[in-house]
Amino acid sequence: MNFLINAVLKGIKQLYNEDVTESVINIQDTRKEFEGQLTIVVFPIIKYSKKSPEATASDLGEYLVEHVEEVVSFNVVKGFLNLSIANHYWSDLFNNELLDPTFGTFKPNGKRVMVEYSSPNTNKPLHLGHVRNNLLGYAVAELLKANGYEVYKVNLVNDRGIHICKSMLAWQKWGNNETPESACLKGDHLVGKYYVIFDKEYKKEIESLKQEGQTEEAAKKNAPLIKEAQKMLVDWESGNKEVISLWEKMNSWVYAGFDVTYKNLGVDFDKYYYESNTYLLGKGTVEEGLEKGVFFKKEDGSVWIDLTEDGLDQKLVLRADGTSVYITQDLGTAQMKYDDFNMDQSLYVVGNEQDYHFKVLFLILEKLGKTWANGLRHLSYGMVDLPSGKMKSREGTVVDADDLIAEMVVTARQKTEALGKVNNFPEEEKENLYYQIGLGALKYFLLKVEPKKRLLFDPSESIDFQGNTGPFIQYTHARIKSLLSKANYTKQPTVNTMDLLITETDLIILLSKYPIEIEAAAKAYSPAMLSNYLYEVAKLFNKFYHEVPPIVKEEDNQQKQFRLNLSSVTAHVLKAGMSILGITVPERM
RNA sequence: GCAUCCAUAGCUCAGCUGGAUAGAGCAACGGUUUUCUAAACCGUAGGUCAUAGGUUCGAAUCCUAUUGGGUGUACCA
Repeated sequence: MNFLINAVLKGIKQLYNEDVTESVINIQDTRKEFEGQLTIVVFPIIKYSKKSPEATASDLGEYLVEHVEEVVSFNVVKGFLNLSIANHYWSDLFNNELLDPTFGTFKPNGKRVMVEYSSPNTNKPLHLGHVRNNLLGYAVAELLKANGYEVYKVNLVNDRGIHICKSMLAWQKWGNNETPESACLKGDHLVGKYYVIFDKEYKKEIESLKQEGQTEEAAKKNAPLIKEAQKMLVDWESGNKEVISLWEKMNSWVYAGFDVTYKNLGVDFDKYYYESNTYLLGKGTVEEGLEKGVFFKKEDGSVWIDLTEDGLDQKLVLRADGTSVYITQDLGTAQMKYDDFNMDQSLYVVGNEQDYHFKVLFLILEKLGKTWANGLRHLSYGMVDLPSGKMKSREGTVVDADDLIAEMVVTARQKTEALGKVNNFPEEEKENLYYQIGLGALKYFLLKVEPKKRLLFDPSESIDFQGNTGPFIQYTHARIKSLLSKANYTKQPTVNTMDLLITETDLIILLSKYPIEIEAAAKAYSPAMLSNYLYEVAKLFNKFYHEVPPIVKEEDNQQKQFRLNLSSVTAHVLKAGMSILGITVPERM
C-alpha cells in the first residue's frame, strides 16, 4: 500500500504544488457495489487542491493511471476515488509475501511484558467468570508473544484470609475427615462445598441471634462461627501448627483441582505467586512514601494518601495498628514483580469491579516516582451475568467451570455424531475432536466479545456451533486440509499473469491484513478483534470455495496451483490466529 | 451524591484513528448437494445506531446534557 501513498503524495505535489503529510491520505477498501479494490477519500485533499471533491478525484485518478503502473483504471463517486489495481500486483503480493513461511510472524522486539491473570481464591472452584478471565489472560499473552514480546504469565493465588478459614472451619466441624478420594470429588469442589456449608450455618446463627433481639449488624459480628473463623486466621498468622497443616492439606486439594481445570482450559503459567508469601509486603513501600512525603500519618497512626487533587479520594494504605490492607500488599507485590522480571509492561487481567483500585494503585506508584509505573495496565473486563443476575459462589448460583466444560464436550459429541461424518475415525481421534470442538465453541463464544463489555450467558440456551462460532472456523480449516490432501498439494508460487476472480482478490486483500490485525489486536489487548477477523477470513474462504469449480479437478495447472496456494495460506492464517486465541483446529472433522 | 463503563435488527454481537446506502450470526421465510466436507453457500424480511442539542463538507463514531442499566466509592480481598 506504500507505493500508493507515495504516489498520491507525489501527485498532490505535482498537481497542486503542495507538500502534505501522510495523514491526509486516507485509503480504504472499495465498497462492494463499486468497481475497484482501493479507494482514496479525497475530502481531506480539497483543502490543498482548492477544487471540488469530484474534480480533485478526477485529477488524482488521471495522474495515478498515467504514472503508476499498478493503477489500471479509476472511477469517481462523490468524493471517493475508486482505483482498480492490476492483477499482477495482487499476484505478486500473494506470491512474495503471503506465501512466505514467515508471513504473519514478528521478530522479537526486545520488550518484556508480564501478564497476571486467573488469580483464584482457594476456597471455591472456578466458575464462568474465572473462565473468561483465564481465556482472556491467556489469549492476550499469546497475542503479545505473537507480536514479538517476551511474555511472562503469572498467577497470583489468593491462598489466605478469612474466606479460607471459613472452609477450613466447616470441614473441621462437619467434614468427618472427608477427602477428595473418599468423597469422589475434585479437591476444589470439596473445599467449595464446605465454604457453602459454613455460610449456611453462619446464616442460621445470625437468624437465631436476631430472634434474641440483636440487630443484623451485631448478629453478623457476634455469631460464634465467624468469631471462630477469625480466631483461626489469627492462629494461622501466628504459625499455629495444627491450623497451618490443615490449611496446607486443604490448599493442596484445591490446587490439584485447579490443575485439572487449567489443563482442560489449555491455560498455563510461567510462575505462581502466593499471597501467603506476599501479604506482608508493602510496608517498606509505605515507609518510602512517608519519607518522600507522598503519604501522611494521621494522629491514630494510620497512613493515608490524599488523591483529591486527582479527582479521587483519600485512601488508607496502612491501618493504625500497622497491619496491611489490600492495596498495601499490591504496592509491595508490584515492586517485587518488577524486581523479579524487570519488565517494560505489566498487565493485570482483573474484572472491572476493581477499576478504581487499580487506578489508585498505579497513581500511587507513579507518585512514588517508580519509573516502571507507566508500564502498568489494568485489563479490565465485564462480568459474566446470568439471566437471573449475578453469580454468587456462596449461594450456589454459579455456572461451574468444570461442569460447563464437560457439557460443551457432550454437546460437541452429539452434534458431531448427528452429522455422521466421523464414524470411521479412530476412537481416540473422536474423543479428542469432541474436546477440541466443545472447547473451541466455548472459548470463541467468550473471546469474540470486546473484553470491557459485560457478557450475558444463558445456560438454557446452548452455545452455538453454527455461524460466527469457533466450530465454523475449525470446520473451514478442516475442509481446507482435506482439500489440500486430496490434491496432493505442495507449495509453489505461480505466474502472475492469470486472471483473478473478484472473490480471489478480496481474499488476498483480507489475508494480507493478518499481520496488521495481529498488531492492532495486541495494541488494544483485544482478542475479540482477532476473533472477528478470523471469522471474516473463514466466511470469505467458504464463499470462494463455493464459487469456483472443484479445484482438485481443475485442468489448468497454474490455476489449480494458485487456488491451492490461496487455500493453504487461508488455513495457515486460521490455524495461527486460532492458536493465539488458545483454540486448536482439527485436520479433519 | 460523586466516579466510571455500557446502550446498534426480536436475540447475540461487528463497525479500526469521523467517510459512500450502518454490517454479520442466531431465530423466521425461500432456495442450493450425480463435482473437492451442507458445522457450508445464495436470497427475502428485519434499524429513528437510547433521547435531545452541538462541532464538521461528512457523526453510530467526537463534545455537552438527559434517560436507562452495570460497577465502584470499606481500617474486606
